Amino acid sequence: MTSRFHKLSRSFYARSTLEVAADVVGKYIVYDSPDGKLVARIVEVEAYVGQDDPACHAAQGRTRRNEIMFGPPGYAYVYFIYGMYHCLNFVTEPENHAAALLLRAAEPVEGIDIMSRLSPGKKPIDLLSGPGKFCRSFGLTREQNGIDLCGDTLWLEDRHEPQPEIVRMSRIGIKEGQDRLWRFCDQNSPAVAHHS
DNA sequence: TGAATGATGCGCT
DNA sequence: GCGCATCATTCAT
Repeated sequence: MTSRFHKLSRSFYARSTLEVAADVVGKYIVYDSPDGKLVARIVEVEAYVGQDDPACHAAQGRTRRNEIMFGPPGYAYVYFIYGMYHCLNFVTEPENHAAALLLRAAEPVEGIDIMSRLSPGKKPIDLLSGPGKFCRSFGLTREQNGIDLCGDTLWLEDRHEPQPEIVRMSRIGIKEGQDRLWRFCDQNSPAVAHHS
C-alpha cells in the first residue's frame, strides 16, 4: 500500500514566509535520529522575514551564523541561544531572501520514550512546548544546522488532516517588531503558550 | 497565577 | 563586554 503521508517538497518552502507559516501548522516533523524515529505535530511557529524585520537574525546582513538563511529554501537553521538552548528554523523564500520560520511548539506523536530520556521528568505534552524544549527533546544542536529538509534525515510531512483553527499573535521574546502578528498557533493545542 | 531572576556561552560591536 | 527568537525556579499576591 502507498503511504498516506507526503513529504513536503522544496516548493512548499519557496513561498512567502507568512503563507508557509499558515500552512505549516498542523503538519508533522519527522527526525530519523541516532536514537530512533521521532515524530511530532507542529502547533506553533513564528515568522522572521528578511532585512526589514528588526527581530530577524538577518536584519544586520549576512554573518557566519545566519548564512543558511540566505541560501535556498527547505533547509534547517539551528542556532545556540542563552548559553544553553538551541532553536530550530525552516528556511523559506527564494535564495538571497533571508527568511525562516522558528518552530516554537509541537505535540509528541512517536518516540516519546526517546524524547523523555533527553528531557527527564516531563509530562509528554511539555516535552516540545517551547523552542528550546523542542530541540532538547529532539536532540538537535548546531550539528544539524544546514540539514536539507527534502532529504532523508529531518523532514516535514502532510498527513492530510483537516486544517487546524489558526490564531495569529505577537511574537515572543523580542524587543522590536512586536507590532507584527507573525506567531501562528493551533488555537486548540494544549502545547501552545496561551500568552498574549 | 504572575512577575522577577539566574543560569550560561556564543556572536558580534 | 553586552545582549540574546529560553527555561526553571523563586517569591509575591
